[in-house]
Amino acid sequence: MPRPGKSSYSDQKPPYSYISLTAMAIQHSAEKMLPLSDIYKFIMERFPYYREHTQRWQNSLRHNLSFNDCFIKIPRRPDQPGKGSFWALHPDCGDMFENGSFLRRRKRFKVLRPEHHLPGGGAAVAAAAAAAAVGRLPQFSPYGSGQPSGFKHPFAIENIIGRDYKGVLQAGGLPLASVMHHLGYPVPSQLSSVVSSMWPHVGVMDPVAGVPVSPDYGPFGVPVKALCHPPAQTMPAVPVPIKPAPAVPAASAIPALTVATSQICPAAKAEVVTRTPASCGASGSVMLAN
DNA sequence: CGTTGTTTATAGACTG
DNA sequence: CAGTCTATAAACAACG
Repeated sequence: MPRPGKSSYSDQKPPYSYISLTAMAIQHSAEKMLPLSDIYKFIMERFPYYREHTQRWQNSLRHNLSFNDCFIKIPRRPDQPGKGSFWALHPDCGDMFENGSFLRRRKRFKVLRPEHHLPGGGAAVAAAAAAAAVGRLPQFSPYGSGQPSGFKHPFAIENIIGRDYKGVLQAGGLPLASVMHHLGYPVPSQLSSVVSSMWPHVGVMDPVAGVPVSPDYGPFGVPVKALCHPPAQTMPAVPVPIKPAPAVPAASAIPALTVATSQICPAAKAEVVTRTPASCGASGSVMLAN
């Protein structure tokens, strides 16, 4: 941990891991999802340290996105041309940094294999989430209609969300919400408040110095136990306009639809992807942030 | 061709 | 001390 509160981030490495930084960027976006380039931008804007050696840290960051289960890849829709996919956070990764340290997580977040984890209690919720997500996502033309020719990833969103949902859905699971909003569905507004709760400095940070303004935060503006919270409890449900992020312009073009699962488009198909089992290391291992 | 994404490997720091 | 986590490098494929 570098010296607290001494200088700006410009002359030293911020006390955040790439995972933290990436999560920060994603959380800060209106859509709760960002393309890679925007994650870069976010980090470079806020942390001058990362305006140099871009090759190095961006490679690391990409590695983290691919390698860590806490990040999920959401393909672009056909009407959102551009390079690369969107990246969002897995619902369960919210408390990864529960100990207040953004440098090292309590545990690496890993999704569970369905066959290993079929909770009786959460099954219904998970199934609902999966169904909702699956039904909600439209087809992504690059992958064809049903026959994913060039599509190598065996995991669909039901495999991601359905693994261990733990009520995140009710509270407004972020990625699901992201996906939902991504596709033009209204998302619980308190989600946005989670951002300021998780990453308080993101909103209040001095844009120039990159230093948090509030004195309530610890070194580098990192509040202790920042991520351990029931969002709705600590945060007023401040309605945050779900405006289209610059990177996701098409989202606004989509008519808002009801979130009722009964209105799911049956033809729609989830293609949120994660990595292959092989890259999950011990893919069967149960390792959650809790 | 540059960007994006995946994968493997290695080293160092941290944790229990 | 073993296991875990992070950072970094690098090779490679796919894509726009």
